[in-house]
Amino acid sequence: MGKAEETKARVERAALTLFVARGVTETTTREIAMAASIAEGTIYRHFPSKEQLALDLFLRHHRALAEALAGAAQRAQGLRAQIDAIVRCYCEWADDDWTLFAYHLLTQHMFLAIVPEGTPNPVDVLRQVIVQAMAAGEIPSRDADLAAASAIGTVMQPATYKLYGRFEGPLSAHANFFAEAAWAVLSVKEA
Amino acid sequence: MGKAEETKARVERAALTLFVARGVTETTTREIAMAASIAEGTIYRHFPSKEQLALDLFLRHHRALAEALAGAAQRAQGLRAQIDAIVRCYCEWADDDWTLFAYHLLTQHMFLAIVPEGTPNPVDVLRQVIVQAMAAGEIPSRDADLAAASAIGTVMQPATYKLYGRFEGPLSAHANFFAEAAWAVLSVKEA
DNA sequence: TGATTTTGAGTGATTGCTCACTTATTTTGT
DNA sequence: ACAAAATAAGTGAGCAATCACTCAAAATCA
Repeated sequence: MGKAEETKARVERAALTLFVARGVTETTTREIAMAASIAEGTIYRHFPSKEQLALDLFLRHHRALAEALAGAAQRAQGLRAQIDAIVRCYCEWADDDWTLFAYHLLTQHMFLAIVPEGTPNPVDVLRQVIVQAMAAGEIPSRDADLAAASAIGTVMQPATYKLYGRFEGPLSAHANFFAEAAWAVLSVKEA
Repeated sequence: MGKAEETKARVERAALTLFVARGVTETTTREIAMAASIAEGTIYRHFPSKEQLALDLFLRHHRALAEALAGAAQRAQGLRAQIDAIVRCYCEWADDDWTLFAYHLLTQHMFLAIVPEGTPNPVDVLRQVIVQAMAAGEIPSRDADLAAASAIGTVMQPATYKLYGRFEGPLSAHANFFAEAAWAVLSVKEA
C-alpha cells in the first residue's frame, strides 16, 4: 500500500470508529484527524467533505455485502441451502469487521434513500431468492417483501441487539439457529 | 388542555416530526419554533434543553409501549395467545402514531444506553413471556435473549422497512402473519 | 531545487441557549 | 365583583461556542 493510500485508509478507519461510537454528525473533523494522527486539512486531500467520506464508507460496504450474499446464494441449490449460505455469509461479514458492519446498520436510515439506482442491495438478494422459491412451490406464496423482511429480521434483530450490548460473542455461533428461524418464517402456511 | 400545556404539546409534535424527517442533531431549535409557531425562547420555558426534549419524547413512548405490551401479554393465556396479543398491540401502537413510533425506532441507539434503571422495557416483556413458556415446556429451551431477538425481528424488520418506504399501509394488516412467524421462530427445534 | 504533501491557525456561517422585556393569566385583597 | 398585585408564559435580538472547510506557509520528497 502506497503512503497516500495508507493515510486514506487510516482516515477511514478513524472516522468509522468515531461514527459508530458517537454518530456521524456528532463526530468532528478535528476528532477524525486526531484519531488518524494527521492534520485536519489532510482529510480534504482524500475526501471532498465529511459527508462524502461517510457516504463512501456506507456505499462500499453496502455494495460489497450485497455481492458477497449474491455469490453465496448462487453457489447453493434450493431455498433451504440458499438461506443457509446467505445467513452464514452475513454472519461472517458481521464478525469479520464488526465496526464496519455496525456502521452500516446504524446509518441505513440516512443513506438508503440516496443509494444510486442499480446498486447491488443485500435485501434484494434474499428477496429474489424468495420470489424464485415461491414460483417453484418450495414455500407458500405471499407478498415477497413482507416475507423477506420478516426472515431478515430473525438475523438482523439479534445483530442489532448485539450492537446495543445485549449479546456477546460472534454472530456466526448462532448461524444455524438463524437459518432455521428464517426458514420457519418463510414456511409459515396460514395468515 | 390549558394554554401552556397546548403550547408544550405543539412543541413536542413539531420536534417529533422534524426529528424523524431530519434527525435530532440536524434539527435546529429555530426550526422547531418555526414549525410550532412560537418563538425560539419559548421552547426553553417548557424544556431545559433540546437534548432533554428529545429524551423525554423517547422515554415517554418507550415506557408507555412497554406497559401496553405487558398488559396485553397478561390478559392472554398460553404463549401462542400471548404472542398474538403482543404482536397485535405493537402493530396498533405503530399504526396509531406512526411518527412517534418511527422516532422511537430511529433513536433507540442513542437513548437505549441512558434509559433509567427499572424503566419498563418492550423487549423484556416478550423475553419474560418466552422464559415462562420455556419453563412450562411450551417451546424448546434455548437462550431467551436470542429467541426473543429473532422473534421480535419478524415484526420489527418489516416495521423498519415500512420506515424506509418499502411498505405502505398499516402494520396491523399483517399482524396475523407476524404472530405466525414469531411463533414459528420460537418453535424451532434444532440448532 | 522544484514539486508535492502536510500542516494548523484562520474564517465565516451556524448553533443552542440566554435574558431583559412584554403580554397573558391567576391570585389576592377589599 | 372588581381592581391591583403577583406569577407565568411568550418574545426575539444577541452571545459565546462550535463547526466544516480553506489556504498560505512549512515540511518532505524526488
